[in-house]
Order: sequence, then structure tokens, then C-alpha cells
Amino acid sequence: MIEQAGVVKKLRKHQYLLQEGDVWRYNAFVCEGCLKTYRVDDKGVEHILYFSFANRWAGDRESLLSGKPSKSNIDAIEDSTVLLFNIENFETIKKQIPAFKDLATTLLERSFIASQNRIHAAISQTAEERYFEFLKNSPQIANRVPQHMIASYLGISPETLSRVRKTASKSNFH
Amino acid sequence: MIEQAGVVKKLRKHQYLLQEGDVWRYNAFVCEGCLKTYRVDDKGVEHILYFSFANRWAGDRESLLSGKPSKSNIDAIEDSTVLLFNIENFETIKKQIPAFKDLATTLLERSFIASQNRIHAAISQTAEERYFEFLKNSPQIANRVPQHMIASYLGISPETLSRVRKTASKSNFH
DNA sequence: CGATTCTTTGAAAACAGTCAATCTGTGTGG
DNA sequence: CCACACAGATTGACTGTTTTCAAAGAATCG
Repeated sequence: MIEQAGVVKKLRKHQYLLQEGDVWRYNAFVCEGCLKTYRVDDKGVEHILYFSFANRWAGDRESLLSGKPSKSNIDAIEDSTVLLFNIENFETIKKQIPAFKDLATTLLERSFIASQNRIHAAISQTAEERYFEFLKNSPQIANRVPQHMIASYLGISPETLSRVRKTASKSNFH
Repeated sequence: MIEQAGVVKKLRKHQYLLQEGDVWRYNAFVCEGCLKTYRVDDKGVEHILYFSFANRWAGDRESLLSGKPSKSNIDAIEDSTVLLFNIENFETIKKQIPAFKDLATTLLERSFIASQNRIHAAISQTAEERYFEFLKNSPQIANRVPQHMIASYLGISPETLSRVRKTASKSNFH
């Protein structure tokens, strides 16, 4: 039964779903709210790898696949509801329902494509270009998460993002 | 028959497998040699998204999945041999051989994980840090492709990479 | 070799990050 | 309702990194 396979989990804002060092053994489907996946560098600065909104997955595939402790943290940036499948149940469902397996693969494929495009942006564009491309491609994120998290996601400092926005609003460059 | 499903294609150095604007309808398995997948920006500068060595795949999943013209180019940086499956044959094989399908998914999963780690490097590390992490994680690439392509892959200018190597060789910092 | 491509080097300019202070808005408790 | 704390955003001055442009050296290939 699918109803038994997943566990509904409610997360309050700022609550962790995964902490660095733990092994991740699940797949979490976001029903409501929003989570962020991020890593913390030696200076204590957060770098956001991924935002998970409703109808997206959250988790750490690397830890899941390798069985090793995660390098990432996941926590709720809004009160959120997720459906948590432990990996054994998830595999069982995939075996029982081929369409479910195919769906998982398709979503993975889309995530991979998005990653490639993000890599391209990161290695080829300036802070300003990345920000405006992000605004164009992901307005739903831009309108929902605080500015400093967008900066973190784009790999620029919050101050630089603030300045990019300022100069852009003077010239009407959007 | 698997023998009929794929076509052996030999590529000379500098020869294209895919050119920007074309629709990609294949999956290419690299048997020998090495290919690069890259995009060209408005200034004519190449940005390398991916190196495909023996036993890796080359292609453009985005174009394949969307049916739209590719934003990327793929060409051989050494004389290479690839096994080219057109997508219909590939899908047929996946249906006939579940293990083949699972293998494809596993490889995709690994590629996605690698992408996430590369995004993290790109948004959180300096040129120098990225270069030494790359050396550590991908020595086989580092020893095989010219330096300016590594720079392109890491998202730094060839001059900066040259300087990073120079300062690092003075202090014995590797 | 001669031609081309790749790498190195120097100097200047552009870009982005850091630090510190201030400003803004929000929500909480008295 | 006000005062306060807190988190987020902005601003200025400064520093540091990276790019750009130009030129010269080195390596490779036909």
C-alpha cells in the first residue's frame, strides 16, 4: 500500500530534515512549504545547492547511494510538510509500480539537465548575468526566498547582490 | 540484436559529434578517445560542461528530451571511437533488457551527484581551490587534456590557471 | 624547420568580497 | 501601544582576486 510506504512529516521553519554527518536513507517528497539543501564552508558560510518546493524531492543522493555521511544540510525555510519514504520502501514501490520508477528517472533527468545549465551559468557568467537569468528562469523562487539565500544559491555575497539590484533599478535593465 | 542497435563511429581530432543548433537524437557511448561538450558565449569563448572519456556517455540530454535545438557542441579532442545509438533503438534495448535500463539510471544518478559537487565547487571556492580539488578528484583528466581546457572547465581564464600553478609550485602546496 | 597552438608573463582595469556601520521592517513582550 | 530586539538589506571604503589585453616564449605537428 502506498499509504503505508511514506510517512508524513511536518517541519517547522528552521527545523532540520538532514544534518551534515548523518547518513541519508530516504527520499522526501515535498507536499507544502520549502526546504533548502546547503553546505557550510570552513568560514561558516552557507552555500545553497538546491531549493525544494512543493512537488519536488529533497534529499542527498550521494549519501543515499554511497552510504556515507552527508556533506549537506537540509532544513525548512518555511513551515513545511514532506512525505518521507525510507529507501527500502521506495525501492519496493519502484519494483511494484514501473510507472513510479519511470517517473523517478524522468525527474532525475530533469534535475540533471537543470544542474548542467546551472554549472554553465556559474562558470561563464558574471554575478549580474546570473542574477537576471535566475530571475527569468525561476521567478517563483525569487519571490519566495529571502535575498541573501538567493545570493548564496548564485554564489555571490549578499552585498554584491544588493548592489547588482541597485544599479539595475537605476537603468531600467530588466 | 545489440550489434545492430549501435553504430560504430570514428571521429578524428576536432571533428564534431554535435553542433549547436542541431537536435540531438542519440546516446553515444565512448569506446576510445575523449570528447568535450561545451557552449560558446557571446564573446566567442568556450565553456566546457563535460569531458567524455572511454566508458562514459556523450550527448545532450536536454535536446534529446525536449526535442529542441542544442545549445551545446560536442567534438573530439583526440581521435575517438563512439558507439552511437539512435534514441528509438536505445529505448528498445532498455525495454528488452531491464539491467541495461537500470545501468543507464545508475550512471545518470552518478552524473547528477558529480554535477551537484561541481556546482558546490563553482559557487563556493576560489580558482585555486577549484583547481587543486579538480587535480585530486580527476587526475586522469588533468593529465590528458590541455591546460586551457581545464581552465575552461573550471570557469577560470587560462592566464589565471597558469598563475595559480606557478604560485603553487613555488610553495610546495600540493 | 615554419606555422600553429599553447603557455607564460606583465601591467592595468574590472569585478567581487570583506568589514563595519546604518537603515528597514517585523514581531514580541512589557 | 510602545520599546526593543532581531533578522535582513543597504551603503561606503577598502582589499583582494580575477579578467583583459598585449606580448613573448615554449611546445607540437605537418
